[in-house]
Amino acid sequence: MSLRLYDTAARAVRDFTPLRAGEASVYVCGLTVQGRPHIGHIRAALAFDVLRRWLMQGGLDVTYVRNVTDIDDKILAKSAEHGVPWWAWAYDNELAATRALAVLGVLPPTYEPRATGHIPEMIVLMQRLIDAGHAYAVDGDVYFDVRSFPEYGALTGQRLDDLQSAGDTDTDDRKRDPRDFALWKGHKQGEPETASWDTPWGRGRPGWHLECSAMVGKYLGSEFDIHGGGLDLRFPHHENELAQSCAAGDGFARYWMHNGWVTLGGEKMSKSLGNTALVDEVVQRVRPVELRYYLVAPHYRSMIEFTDAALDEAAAGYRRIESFVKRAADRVGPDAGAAVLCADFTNALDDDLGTPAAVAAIHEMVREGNTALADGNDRAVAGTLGSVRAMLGVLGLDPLDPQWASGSDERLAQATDGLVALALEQRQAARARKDFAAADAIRDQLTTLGVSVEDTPHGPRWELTR
RNA sequence: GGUGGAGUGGCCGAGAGGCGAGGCAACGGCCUGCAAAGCCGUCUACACGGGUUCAAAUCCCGUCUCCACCUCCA
Repeated sequence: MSLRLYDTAARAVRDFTPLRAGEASVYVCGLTVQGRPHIGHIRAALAFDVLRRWLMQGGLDVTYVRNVTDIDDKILAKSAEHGVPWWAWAYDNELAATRALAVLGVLPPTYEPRATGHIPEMIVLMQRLIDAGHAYAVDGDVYFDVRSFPEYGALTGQRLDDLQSAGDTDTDDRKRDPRDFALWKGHKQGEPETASWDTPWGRGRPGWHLECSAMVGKYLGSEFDIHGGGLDLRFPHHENELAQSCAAGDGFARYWMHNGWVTLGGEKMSKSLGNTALVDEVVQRVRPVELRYYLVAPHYRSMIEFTDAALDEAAAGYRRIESFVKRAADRVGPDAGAAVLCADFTNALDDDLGTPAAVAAIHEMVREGNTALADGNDRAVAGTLGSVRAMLGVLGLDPLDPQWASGSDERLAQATDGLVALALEQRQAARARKDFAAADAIRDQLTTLGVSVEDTPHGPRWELTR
Protein backbone atom coordinates (compact mmCIF):
# COMPACT_ATOMS: atom_id res chain seq x y z
CA MET A 1 0.00 0.00 0.00
CA SER A 2 1.16 3.51 -0.63
CA LEU A 3 0.52 6.65 1.34
CA ARG A 4 -2.99 8.03 1.47
CA LEU A 5 -3.83 11.32 3.14
CA TYR A 6 -7.04 13.02 4.15
CA ASP A 7 -7.35 16.14 2.03
CA THR A 8 -9.51 18.80 3.65
CA ALA A 9 -10.33 20.35 0.29
CA ALA A 10 -11.61 17.05 -1.13
CA ARG A 11 -13.13 15.99 2.24
CA ALA A 12 -11.78 12.53 1.48
CA VAL A 13 -8.73 10.36 1.76
CA ARG A 14 -6.67 10.56 -1.42
CA ASP A 15 -3.61 8.71 -2.71
CA PHE A 16 -0.57 10.87 -2.23
CA THR A 17 1.29 11.41 -5.47
CA PRO A 18 4.01 14.03 -5.27
CA LEU A 19 4.21 16.73 -7.88
CA ARG A 20 7.80 15.76 -8.69
CA ALA A 21 8.78 12.12 -8.32
CA GLY A 22 11.10 11.50 -5.40
CA GLU A 23 10.39 14.85 -3.77
CA ALA A 24 7.80 16.36 -1.50
CA SER A 25 7.20 20.00 -0.71
CA VAL A 26 5.41 20.84 2.51
CA TYR A 27 4.36 24.19 3.93
CA VAL A 28 3.07 24.36 7.47
CA CYS A 29 1.62 27.45 9.09
CA GLY A 30 3.73 28.03 12.15
CA LEU A 31 3.24 30.34 15.06
CA THR A 32 2.19 33.90 15.45
CA VAL A 33 4.75 34.73 18.07
CA GLN A 34 2.55 36.79 20.33
CA GLY A 35 3.03 34.66 23.47
CA ARG A 36 4.49 31.51 24.94
CA PRO A 37 3.90 28.22 23.14
CA HIS A 38 1.38 25.84 24.69
CA ILE A 39 0.94 22.17 23.96
CA GLY A 40 -1.73 22.84 21.36
CA HIS A 41 0.85 24.59 19.20
CA ILE A 42 3.28 21.79 19.83
CA ARG A 43 0.73 19.21 18.78
CA ALA A 44 0.41 20.81 15.36
CA ALA A 45 4.16 20.86 14.93
CA LEU A 46 4.35 17.21 16.03
CA ALA A 47 1.61 16.07 13.67
CA PHE A 48 3.47 17.45 10.70
CA ASP A 49 6.80 16.30 12.10
CA VAL A 50 5.48 12.74 11.92
CA LEU A 51 4.25 13.38 8.38
CA ARG A 52 7.66 14.64 7.43
CA ARG A 53 9.48 11.70 8.98
CA TRP A 54 7.16 9.27 7.23
CA LEU A 55 7.69 10.95 3.86
CA MET A 56 11.44 10.79 4.44
CA GLN A 57 11.17 7.16 5.47
CA GLY A 58 9.45 6.59 2.13
CA GLY A 59 12.58 7.84 0.42
CA LEU A 60 11.31 11.27 -0.55
CA ASP A 61 13.50 14.33 -0.47
CA VAL A 62 11.33 16.59 1.65
CA THR A 63 11.47 20.36 1.56
CA TYR A 64 9.67 21.45 4.68
CA VAL A 65 8.92 25.12 5.25
CA ARG A 66 7.29 26.43 8.40
CA ASN A 67 6.79 30.14 8.75
CA VAL A 68 6.86 32.51 11.68
CA THR A 69 4.34 35.32 11.77
CA ASP A 70 6.34 38.03 13.48
CA ILE A 71 4.08 41.01 12.84
CA ASP A 72 0.37 41.28 13.57
CA ASP A 73 -2.20 43.17 15.64
CA LYS A 74 -1.67 41.18 18.81
CA ILE A 75 2.11 41.39 18.72
CA LEU A 76 1.78 45.17 18.45
CA ALA A 77 -0.83 45.32 21.20
CA LYS A 78 0.94 43.04 23.66
CA SER A 79 4.38 44.48 23.16
CA ALA A 80 2.98 47.97 23.69
CA GLU A 81 1.26 46.78 26.83
CA HIS A 82 4.56 45.48 28.17
CA GLY A 83 6.58 48.48 27.02
CA VAL A 84 8.81 46.38 24.79
CA PRO A 85 9.58 46.98 21.09
CA TRP A 86 7.33 44.75 18.99
CA TRP A 87 10.28 43.09 17.29
CA ALA A 88 11.89 42.18 20.60
CA TRP A 89 8.58 40.79 21.87
CA ALA A 90 8.14 38.68 18.75
CA TYR A 91 11.69 37.40 18.74
CA ASP A 92 11.62 36.48 22.41
CA ASN A 93 8.53 34.36 21.84
CA GLU A 94 10.00 32.87 18.70
CA LEU A 95 13.03 31.72 20.68
CA ALA A 96 10.76 30.21 23.32
CA ALA A 97 8.86 28.31 20.64
CA THR A 98 12.07 27.07 19.05
CA ARG A 99 13.27 25.80 22.41
CA ALA A 100 9.97 24.04 23.12
CA LEU A 101 10.01 22.32 19.73
CA ALA A 102 13.61 21.25 20.18
CA VAL A 103 12.84 19.82 23.62
CA LEU A 104 10.16 17.63 22.06
CA GLY A 105 12.38 16.43 19.24
CA VAL A 106 10.65 18.23 16.38
CA LEU A 107 13.06 18.28 13.46
CA PRO A 108 14.03 21.80 12.40
CA PRO A 109 12.36 22.80 9.13
CA THR A 110 14.33 23.05 5.94
CA TYR A 111 13.70 26.76 6.26
CA GLU A 112 11.75 28.95 8.64
CA PRO A 113 10.93 32.26 6.95
CA ARG A 114 9.57 35.27 8.83
CA ALA A 115 6.83 37.48 7.48
CA THR A 116 8.79 40.71 7.93
CA GLY A 117 11.60 39.37 5.76
CA HIS A 118 9.31 39.05 2.74
CA ILE A 119 7.77 42.46 2.16
CA PRO A 120 9.11 42.75 -1.42
CA GLU A 121 7.55 39.40 -2.33
CA MET A 122 4.25 40.55 -0.86
CA ILE A 123 4.33 43.76 -2.87
CA VAL A 124 4.88 41.80 -6.06
CA LEU A 125 1.97 39.50 -5.25
CA MET A 126 -0.34 42.41 -4.45
CA GLN A 127 0.58 44.08 -7.73
CA ARG A 128 -0.22 40.87 -9.59
CA LEU A 129 -3.60 40.68 -7.88
CA ILE A 130 -4.40 44.33 -8.56
CA ASP A 131 -3.37 43.92 -12.20
CA ALA A 132 -5.60 40.88 -12.50
CA GLY A 133 -8.54 42.78 -11.03
CA HIS A 134 -8.71 40.75 -7.83
CA ALA A 135 -7.50 43.40 -5.41
CA TYR A 136 -7.79 47.14 -4.88
CA ALA A 137 -6.10 49.82 -2.81
CA VAL A 138 -8.04 52.26 -0.64
CA ASP A 139 -6.35 54.92 1.51
CA GLY A 140 -3.22 52.86 2.04
CA ASP A 141 -5.05 49.58 2.67
CA VAL A 142 -5.11 46.88 0.01
CA TYR A 143 -8.05 44.48 -0.06
CA PHE A 144 -8.78 41.24 -1.85
CA ASP A 145 -12.01 41.44 -3.81
CA VAL A 146 -13.82 38.22 -2.90
CA ARG A 147 -16.62 38.83 -5.41
CA SER A 148 -14.03 38.79 -8.21
CA PHE A 149 -13.08 35.21 -7.42
CA PRO A 150 -16.00 32.81 -7.94
CA GLU A 151 -14.21 29.89 -6.29
CA TYR A 152 -13.94 31.77 -3.00
CA GLY A 153 -15.10 29.43 -0.22
CA ALA A 154 -14.23 26.23 -2.08
CA LEU A 155 -11.81 24.93 0.52
CA THR A 156 -14.30 25.00 3.39
CA GLY A 157 -17.58 24.76 1.51
CA GLN A 158 -18.76 28.23 2.44
CA ARG A 159 -21.14 30.28 0.34
CA LEU A 160 -20.22 33.90 0.39
CA ASP A 161 -23.78 35.01 1.08
CA ASP A 162 -24.08 32.72 4.11
CA LEU A 163 -21.05 34.12 5.86
CA GLN A 164 -21.59 36.43 8.75
CA SER A 165 -20.14 39.82 8.06
CA ALA A 166 -16.88 40.42 9.78
CA GLY A 167 -17.10 42.76 12.73
CA ASP A 168 -14.24 44.76 11.30
CA THR A 169 -16.38 47.89 11.36
CA ASP A 170 -13.76 50.56 11.22
CA THR A 171 -12.72 49.58 7.71
CA ASP A 172 -15.97 48.22 6.37
CA ASP A 173 -16.94 51.43 4.66
CA ARG A 174 -13.83 51.27 2.48
CA LYS A 175 -14.43 47.73 1.29
CA ARG A 176 -16.39 46.83 -1.80
CA ASP A 177 -17.84 43.89 0.10
CA PRO A 178 -17.75 43.39 3.87
CA ARG A 179 -16.13 40.01 3.34
CA ASP A 180 -13.17 41.41 1.45
CA PHE A 181 -10.07 40.84 3.52
CA ALA A 182 -6.98 42.96 4.01
CA LEU A 183 -3.87 42.04 2.07
CA TRP A 184 -2.11 45.08 3.45
CA LYS A 185 -2.93 47.40 6.33
CA GLY A 186 -2.05 51.07 5.99
CA HIS A 187 -0.01 52.57 8.79
CA LYS A 188 -2.21 53.88 11.60
CA GLN A 189 -1.61 56.74 13.97
CA GLY A 190 0.00 55.48 17.17
CA GLU A 191 1.54 52.36 15.69
CA PRO A 192 5.35 52.22 15.75
CA GLU A 193 7.14 53.56 12.68
CA THR A 194 9.32 50.44 12.74
CA ALA A 195 6.21 48.37 12.08
CA SER A 196 5.60 49.85 8.66
CA TRP A 197 7.15 49.45 5.24
CA ASP A 198 6.99 51.43 1.99
CA THR A 199 4.80 50.19 -0.82
CA PRO A 200 3.38 51.76 -3.99
CA TRP A 201 0.16 52.31 -1.98
CA GLY A 202 1.78 53.95 0.99
CA ARG A 203 3.43 52.82 4.23
CA GLY A 204 1.89 49.95 6.13
CA ARG A 205 2.21 46.38 7.26
CA PRO A 206 1.20 42.96 5.97
CA GLY A 207 -2.23 41.46 6.48
CA TRP A 208 -1.90 38.03 7.97
CA HIS A 209 -2.91 35.91 4.99
CA LEU A 210 -0.67 37.47 2.39
CA GLU A 211 2.61 36.37 3.93
CA CYS A 212 2.00 32.67 3.47
CA SER A 213 1.13 32.98 -0.20
CA ALA A 214 4.22 35.13 -0.76
CA MET A 215 6.57 32.79 1.10
CA VAL A 216 5.14 29.62 -0.43
CA GLY A 217 5.73 31.10 -3.86
CA LYS A 218 9.29 32.02 -3.04
CA TYR A 219 10.41 28.75 -1.48
CA LEU A 220 8.14 26.09 -2.93
CA GLY A 221 7.05 27.55 -6.25
CA SER A 222 3.65 28.24 -7.74
CA GLU A 223 2.42 24.73 -7.01
CA PHE A 224 3.47 22.41 -4.19
CA ASP A 225 2.40 19.23 -2.46
CA ILE A 226 1.04 19.63 1.04
CA HIS A 227 -0.17 22.60 3.04
CA GLY A 228 -0.74 21.97 6.73
CA GLY A 229 -1.94 23.74 9.81
CA GLY A 230 -4.45 23.66 12.65
CA LEU A 231 -8.12 23.14 12.02
CA ASP A 232 -8.84 26.70 13.03
CA LEU A 233 -6.79 27.99 10.14
CA ARG A 234 -9.10 26.53 7.50
CA PHE A 235 -11.24 29.60 7.50
CA PRO A 236 -10.48 32.33 6.91
CA HIS A 237 -6.71 31.95 6.78
CA HIS A 238 -6.27 29.05 4.37
CA GLU A 239 -9.33 29.98 2.35
CA ASN A 240 -7.79 33.40 1.85
CA GLU A 241 -4.35 32.06 1.03
CA LEU A 242 -5.90 29.82 -1.58
CA ALA A 243 -7.88 32.71 -3.04
CA GLN A 244 -4.86 35.01 -3.24
CA SER A 245 -2.57 32.52 -4.84
CA CYS A 246 -5.06 31.00 -7.24
CA ALA A 247 -6.46 34.37 -8.27
CA ALA A 248 -2.89 35.38 -9.06
CA GLY A 249 -2.63 32.33 -11.30
CA ASP A 250 -0.75 29.88 -9.09
CA GLY A 251 -1.71 26.24 -8.66
CA PHE A 252 -0.91 26.36 -4.94
CA ALA A 253 -1.42 23.40 -2.59
CA ARG A 254 -2.35 19.97 -3.94
CA TYR A 255 -3.29 18.53 -0.53
CA TRP A 256 -4.59 20.36 2.54
CA MET A 257 -4.09 18.78 5.96
CA HIS A 258 -5.43 20.05 9.26
CA ASN A 259 -4.76 18.78 12.75
CA GLY A 260 -7.26 18.68 15.61
CA TRP A 261 -7.14 20.62 18.84
CA VAL A 262 -5.86 20.02 22.24
CA THR A 263 -8.81 20.88 24.47
CA LEU A 264 -8.85 21.69 28.15
CA GLY A 265 -12.10 21.45 30.05
CA GLY A 266 -13.80 20.52 26.78
CA GLU A 267 -12.82 23.73 25.07
CA LYS A 268 -10.12 24.58 22.62
CA MET A 269 -6.88 25.50 24.30
CA SER A 270 -6.20 29.00 23.16
CA LYS A 271 -4.44 32.15 24.06
CA SER A 272 -7.63 34.16 23.98
CA LEU A 273 -9.47 31.81 26.38
CA GLY A 274 -6.46 31.61 28.64
CA ASN A 275 -6.94 27.86 29.23
CA THR A 276 -3.48 26.89 28.14
CA ALA A 277 -0.98 24.35 29.37
CA LEU A 278 2.48 25.63 28.64
CA VAL A 279 5.16 23.25 27.50
CA ASP A 280 7.47 24.31 30.31
CA GLU A 281 4.83 23.38 32.88
CA VAL A 282 3.79 20.04 31.41
CA VAL A 283 7.41 18.97 31.14
CA GLN A 284 7.66 19.31 34.92
CA ARG A 285 5.08 16.53 35.27
CA VAL A 286 6.28 14.10 32.60
CA ARG A 287 9.46 13.87 30.60
CA PRO A 288 9.46 15.51 27.14
CA VAL A 289 9.53 12.16 25.36
CA GLU A 290 6.48 11.09 27.33
CA LEU A 291 4.68 14.28 26.35
CA ARG A 292 5.58 13.60 22.76
CA TYR A 293 4.12 10.09 23.04
CA TYR A 294 0.95 11.52 24.56
CA LEU A 295 0.50 13.94 21.68
CA VAL A 296 1.55 11.60 18.87
CA ALA A 297 -0.31 8.42 19.85
CA PRO A 298 -3.87 9.67 19.12
CA HIS A 299 -4.78 10.31 15.50
CA TYR A 300 -3.75 13.77 14.32
CA ARG A 301 -7.29 14.71 13.33
CA SER A 302 -8.81 13.78 16.71
CA MET A 303 -9.29 16.13 19.59
CA ILE A 304 -7.11 15.50 22.61
CA GLU A 305 -8.74 16.43 25.89
CA PHE A 306 -5.80 17.35 28.06
CA THR A 307 -5.88 15.95 31.60
CA ASP A 308 -3.15 15.08 34.03
CA ALA A 309 -4.58 11.58 34.41
CA ALA A 310 -4.44 10.90 30.66
CA LEU A 311 -0.94 12.33 30.53
CA ASP A 312 0.20 10.03 33.35
CA GLU A 313 -1.39 7.05 31.63
CA ALA A 314 0.38 7.83 28.39
CA ALA A 315 3.66 8.15 30.24
CA ALA A 316 3.11 4.71 31.78
CA GLY A 317 2.38 3.29 28.34
CA TYR A 318 5.55 4.78 26.94
CA ARG A 319 7.62 3.45 29.84
CA ARG A 320 6.52 -0.07 28.99
CA ILE A 321 8.06 0.34 25.54
CA GLU A 322 11.11 2.13 26.85
CA SER A 323 11.70 -0.51 29.47
CA PHE A 324 11.79 -3.22 26.83
CA VAL A 325 14.18 -1.22 24.64
CA LYS A 326 16.58 -0.61 27.51
CA ARG A 327 16.52 -4.16 28.83
CA ALA A 328 16.93 -5.58 25.35
CA ALA A 329 19.76 -3.18 24.54
CA ASP A 330 21.52 -4.16 27.77
CA ARG A 331 21.21 -7.77 26.72
CA VAL A 332 22.17 -7.76 23.04
CA GLY A 333 23.52 -4.26 22.41
CA PRO A 334 21.59 -1.24 21.13
CA ASP A 335 22.24 -1.81 17.44
CA ALA A 336 21.75 -5.56 17.24
CA GLY A 337 18.90 -6.41 14.93
CA ALA A 338 17.81 -4.99 11.60
CA ALA A 339 15.62 -1.90 11.34
CA VAL A 340 12.60 -3.66 9.93
CA LEU A 341 9.23 -1.93 10.05
CA CYS A 342 6.45 -4.43 10.49
CA ALA A 343 3.63 -4.47 7.98
CA ASP A 344 0.95 -3.40 10.46
CA PHE A 345 2.98 -0.35 11.30
CA THR A 346 3.61 0.62 7.70
CA ASN A 347 -0.01 0.09 6.70
CA ALA A 348 -1.15 2.16 9.65
CA LEU A 349 0.96 5.18 8.77
CA ASP A 350 0.17 4.83 5.08
CA ASP A 351 -3.49 5.11 6.00
CA ASP A 352 -3.60 8.84 6.70
CA LEU A 353 -0.88 8.65 9.35
CA GLY A 354 -2.75 6.21 11.57
CA THR A 355 -0.48 6.60 14.57
CA PRO A 356 -2.87 4.79 16.98
CA ALA A 357 -2.63 1.55 15.00
CA ALA A 358 1.09 2.16 14.49
CA VAL A 359 1.59 2.47 18.23
CA ALA A 360 -0.47 -0.68 18.76
CA ALA A 361 1.87 -2.48 16.35
CA ILE A 362 4.83 -1.34 18.42
CA HIS A 363 3.21 -2.60 21.60
CA GLU A 364 2.61 -6.00 20.06
CA MET A 365 6.20 -6.21 18.96
CA VAL A 366 7.27 -5.22 22.47
CA ARG A 367 5.25 -8.11 23.91
CA GLU A 368 7.02 -10.49 21.53
CA GLY A 369 10.34 -9.02 22.57
CA ASN A 370 9.53 -9.37 26.26
CA THR A 371 8.71 -13.02 25.71
CA ALA A 372 12.00 -13.50 23.88
CA LEU A 373 13.79 -11.78 26.73
CA ALA A 374 12.13 -14.10 29.26
CA ASP A 375 12.98 -17.15 27.14
CA GLY A 376 16.59 -16.06 26.76
CA ASN A 377 16.20 -16.09 22.98
CA ASP A 378 18.76 -13.42 22.15
CA ARG A 379 18.32 -13.69 18.42
CA ALA A 380 14.64 -12.89 18.75
CA VAL A 381 15.45 -10.15 21.25
CA ALA A 382 17.76 -8.52 18.71
CA GLY A 383 15.18 -8.83 15.95
CA THR A 384 12.38 -7.26 17.93
CA LEU A 385 14.67 -4.57 19.32
CA GLY A 386 15.75 -3.56 15.81
CA SER A 387 12.15 -3.33 14.68
CA VAL A 388 10.87 -1.52 17.73
CA ARG A 389 13.62 1.07 17.57
CA ALA A 390 13.06 1.65 13.86
CA MET A 391 9.33 2.13 14.33
CA LEU A 392 9.82 4.40 17.32
CA GLY A 393 12.30 6.36 15.26
CA VAL A 394 9.67 7.14 12.65
CA LEU A 395 7.53 8.64 15.40
CA GLY A 396 10.51 10.42 16.95
CA LEU A 397 10.19 8.30 20.10
CA ASP A 398 13.28 6.08 20.18
CA PRO A 399 14.39 6.12 23.84
CA LEU A 400 18.00 5.54 22.77
CA ASP A 401 18.06 8.56 20.48
CA PRO A 402 20.62 11.08 21.82
CA GLN A 403 17.76 13.60 21.67
CA TRP A 404 16.43 12.15 24.93
CA ALA A 405 19.75 11.70 26.72
CA SER A 406 19.65 13.12 30.22
CA GLY A 407 22.76 15.18 29.61
CA SER A 408 24.08 14.65 33.10
CA ASP A 409 27.70 15.08 34.05
CA GLU A 410 29.82 12.23 32.71
CA ARG A 411 32.09 11.93 35.75
CA LEU A 412 29.13 12.05 38.11
CA ALA A 413 27.43 9.30 36.13
CA GLN A 414 30.55 7.15 36.36
CA ALA A 415 30.76 7.64 40.09
CA THR A 416 27.06 6.79 40.53
CA ASP A 417 27.57 3.71 38.41
CA GLY A 418 30.37 2.52 40.62
CA LEU A 419 28.56 3.30 43.86
CA VAL A 420 25.41 1.48 42.85
CA ALA A 421 27.46 -1.46 41.63
CA LEU A 422 29.16 -1.56 45.00
CA ALA A 423 25.85 -1.61 46.84
CA LEU A 424 24.49 -4.28 44.53
CA GLU A 425 27.54 -6.46 45.17
CA GLN A 426 26.83 -6.22 48.89
CA ARG A 427 23.23 -7.15 48.24
CA GLN A 428 24.16 -10.11 46.06
CA ALA A 429 26.51 -11.34 48.76
CA ALA A 430 23.74 -11.06 51.34
CA ARG A 431 21.37 -12.92 49.05
CA ALA A 432 23.96 -15.63 48.51
CA ARG A 433 24.14 -16.30 52.23
CA LYS A 434 20.32 -16.08 52.42
CA ASP A 435 20.43 -12.96 54.57
CA PHE A 436 17.35 -11.52 52.92
CA ALA A 437 16.78 -8.90 55.58
CA ALA A 438 20.13 -7.33 54.75
CA ALA A 439 19.56 -7.68 50.99
CA ASP A 440 16.16 -6.03 51.19
CA ALA A 441 17.52 -3.25 53.40
CA ILE A 442 20.03 -2.39 50.70
CA ARG A 443 17.35 -2.46 48.03
CA ASP A 444 15.07 -0.27 50.15
CA GLN A 445 17.81 2.26 50.70
CA LEU A 446 18.54 2.41 47.00
CA THR A 447 14.83 2.86 46.29
CA THR A 448 14.74 5.75 48.73
CA LEU A 449 17.65 7.30 46.84
CA GLY A 450 15.73 7.01 43.56
CA VAL A 451 17.43 3.86 42.29
CA SER A 452 15.11 0.99 41.40
CA VAL A 453 16.53 -2.51 41.36
CA GLU A 454 15.20 -5.54 39.53
CA ASP A 455 16.67 -9.03 39.42
CA THR A 456 17.01 -10.74 36.07
CA PRO A 457 18.38 -14.16 35.11
CA HIS A 458 21.55 -12.30 34.14
CA GLY A 459 21.95 -10.46 37.43
CA PRO A 460 20.48 -7.30 38.89
CA ARG A 461 19.65 -4.22 36.77
CA TRP A 462 19.16 -0.77 38.17
CA GLU A 463 17.69 2.45 36.93
CA LEU A 464 17.13 5.93 38.17
CA THR A 465 13.46 6.51 38.88
CA ARG A 466 12.07 9.91 38.17
C1' G B 1 -28.26 31.82 10.18
C1' G B 2 -24.27 29.00 7.31
C1' U B 3 -20.24 25.16 7.46
C1' G B 4 -17.80 21.11 9.82
C1' G B 5 -16.69 17.57 13.82
C1' A B 6 -17.67 14.46 18.19
C1' G B 7 -20.52 11.02 21.85
C1' U B 8 -16.99 3.65 22.35
C1' G B 9 -15.82 -0.75 28.30
C1' G B 10 -13.51 1.71 35.25
C1' C B 11 -10.13 5.32 32.27
C1' C B 12 -7.32 6.85 27.68
C1' G B 13 -7.96 5.77 22.72
C1' A B 14 -8.58 3.20 17.55
C1' G B 15 -11.97 1.11 14.13
C1' A B 16 -16.27 2.32 10.24
C1' G B 17 -21.20 -3.74 7.75
C1' G B 18 -19.22 -10.03 9.84
C1' C B 19 -12.49 -12.35 12.70
C1' G B 20 -12.51 -9.21 21.02
C1' A B 21 -6.97 -2.60 18.02
C1' G B 22 -3.61 -1.15 21.62
C1' G B 23 -2.54 0.98 26.27
C1' C B 24 -3.61 2.37 31.57
C1' A B 25 -6.02 0.62 36.04
C1' A B 26 -8.19 -3.65 38.67
C1' C B 27 -8.48 -8.85 39.80
C1' G B 28 -6.59 -14.14 39.36
C1' G B 29 -2.42 -17.22 37.91
C1' C B 30 2.85 -18.22 36.45
C1' C B 31 7.79 -16.48 37.50
C1' U B 32 10.69 -14.49 42.11
C1' G B 33 13.76 -15.90 48.62
C1' C B 34 10.35 -11.51 48.64
C1' A B 35 9.76 -7.81 45.14
C1' A B 36 10.03 -5.31 40.47
C1' A B 37 9.65 -6.22 35.47
C1' G B 38 7.57 -9.75 32.29
C1' C B 39 4.11 -13.51 30.53
C1' C B 40 -0.93 -15.87 30.61
C1' G B 41 -6.00 -15.13 31.86
C1' U B 42 -10.62 -12.19 33.48
C1' C B 43 -13.51 -7.49 32.68
C1' U B 44 -17.41 -8.58 25.40
C1' A B 45 -18.30 -1.51 25.20
C1' C B 46 -20.02 1.69 21.11
C1' A B 47 -25.47 8.68 23.37
C1' C B 48 -30.97 7.53 22.59
C1' G B 49 -35.36 5.75 19.47
C1' G B 50 -36.73 3.54 15.02
C1' G B 51 -35.34 1.19 10.27
C1' U B 52 -32.34 -1.58 6.23
C1' U B 53 -29.60 -6.39 6.31
C1' C B 54 -28.54 -13.32 7.10
C1' A B 55 -25.39 -9.79 10.03
C1' A B 56 -25.07 -2.68 12.37
C1' A B 57 -20.56 0.51 16.99
C1' U B 58 -20.16 0.86 11.52
C1' C B 59 -25.46 2.17 6.60
C1' C B 60 -30.47 5.09 6.62
C1' C B 61 -34.23 8.28 9.30
C1' G B 62 -35.29 10.91 13.68
C1' U B 63 -33.88 12.76 18.72
C1' C B 64 -30.57 14.45 22.56
C1' U B 65 -25.86 16.34 24.25
C1' C B 66 -21.15 18.60 23.36
C1' C B 67 -17.40 21.16 20.44
C1' A B 68 -15.28 24.10 16.51
C1' C B 69 -15.18 27.77 12.35
C1' C B 70 -17.74 32.08 10.02
C1' U B 71 -13.30 37.94 14.63
C1' C B 72 -7.10 36.72 16.43
C1' C B 73 -6.00 31.43 16.86
C1' A B 74 -2.16 25.31 15.99
